[in-house]
Amino acid sequence: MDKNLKKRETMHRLCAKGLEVFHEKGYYNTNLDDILKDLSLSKGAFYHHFKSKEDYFIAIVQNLVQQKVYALLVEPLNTHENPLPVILDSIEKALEPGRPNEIAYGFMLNDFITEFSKRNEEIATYLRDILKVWEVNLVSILKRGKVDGYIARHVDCEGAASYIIASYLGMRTLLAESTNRQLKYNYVQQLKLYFNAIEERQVVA
Amino acid sequence: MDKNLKKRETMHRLCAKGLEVFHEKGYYNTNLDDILKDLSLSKGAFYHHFKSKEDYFIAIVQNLVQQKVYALLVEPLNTHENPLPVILDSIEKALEPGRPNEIAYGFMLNDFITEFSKRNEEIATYLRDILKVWEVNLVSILKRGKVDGYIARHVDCEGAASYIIASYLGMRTLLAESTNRQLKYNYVQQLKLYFNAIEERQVVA
DNA sequence: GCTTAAACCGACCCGCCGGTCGGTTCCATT
DNA sequence: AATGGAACCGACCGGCGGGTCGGTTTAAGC
Repeated sequence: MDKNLKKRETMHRLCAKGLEVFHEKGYYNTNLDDILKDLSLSKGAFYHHFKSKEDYFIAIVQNLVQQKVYALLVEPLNTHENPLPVILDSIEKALEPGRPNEIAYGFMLNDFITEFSKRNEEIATYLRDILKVWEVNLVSILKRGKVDGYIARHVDCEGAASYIIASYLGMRTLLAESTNRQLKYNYVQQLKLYFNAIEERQVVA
Repeated sequence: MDKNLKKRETMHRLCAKGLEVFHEKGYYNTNLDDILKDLSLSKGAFYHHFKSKEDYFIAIVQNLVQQKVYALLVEPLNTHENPLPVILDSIEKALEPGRPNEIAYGFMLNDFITEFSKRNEEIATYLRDILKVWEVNLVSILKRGKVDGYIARHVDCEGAASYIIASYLGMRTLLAESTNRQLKYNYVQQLKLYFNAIEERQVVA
């Protein structure tokens, strides 16, 4: 059963490198040869494992992007603490690439969604669904925060969730290629100010 | 001098239609024939007026996009009133297409910058410069607001400006193709809450 | 060690689209 | 009416890149 291992190994290498290159240069601006050359693989090898470039990308999204976004931005919300610091912390961590040159997974969503919105509605939907999961989890933790007396009663949780997501996505356009640490820091500071505005003044001890 | 008029007329028609189609389908996903067919013009006519597709797009950006963004988001800031309502109002107006199906000019910046960041750094720079002008004007009106006692002293004006821009740009990704009126309304509401957080509590009468 | 199928190779195909170019039409000027 | 140049036409070119396909290598099973 060494063959089976080889297959998984090759597909994994393809996906990892694909994510890297697609993220760096965009999907439509990347040609398969660029990736295959890097991995010393041939067209034949590629089409043995994937039906098409599109199929390949969907596999990458489902196996890598989705998992990482959930791990960084959704799972941390599964707690009963004060929601606002939890959200802030998850976003801060998501913005901070752990190892040097690691990819900020949240950011690539903005790029890919923008790219596919005009080109391929099917893939755009896959990507938007990932955001949607983040959104419903944000809404639900915010609502619980209201019940628990952490968040002001007047706050519209759906509105707040989209607003948080929007600002997070928009940062990508501003950061662009420059890994501007200052900008990231500023963003988190302003988000804190916004959180001040929606938190319950008299915390129910 | 009828020839001169004809030239301007044709170039104007090309730019207007180009903006419409590029915005709808993206620059790289639009081929010139799509545009030329709509206008009943030929390749020859096009290359008589523009050096290249790229040259054409730059003309569109400078003649249409830049002008509109400045008119909607920069010029309104040139006032001595309380900055926060002024900013809010300009953004609200910019989000609201006047005539039905008119383009929200701010939004296209996010799309175009994302598209060109990975493909053509020269054009990306043109586009980012437009944002930059908005940013410096935001910073300056915020700083004046601080002096005039409208904005809390602790506020980082540069940070606030990028944060406002980020949230505005990020909305595009969420709105995508659906002209979701509710989402726009929610966004403005949350922006108001953020503005509450940065305004001076004791307004100097 | 032979068979068989999976894994892989790489030359080739072909549609798409930006750009070219030799020509035609229109119109201001004389 | 003749001229010349601007505006425009549209068939064609050529590179690029996704996808194909016949062939070769590798290794599991017997």
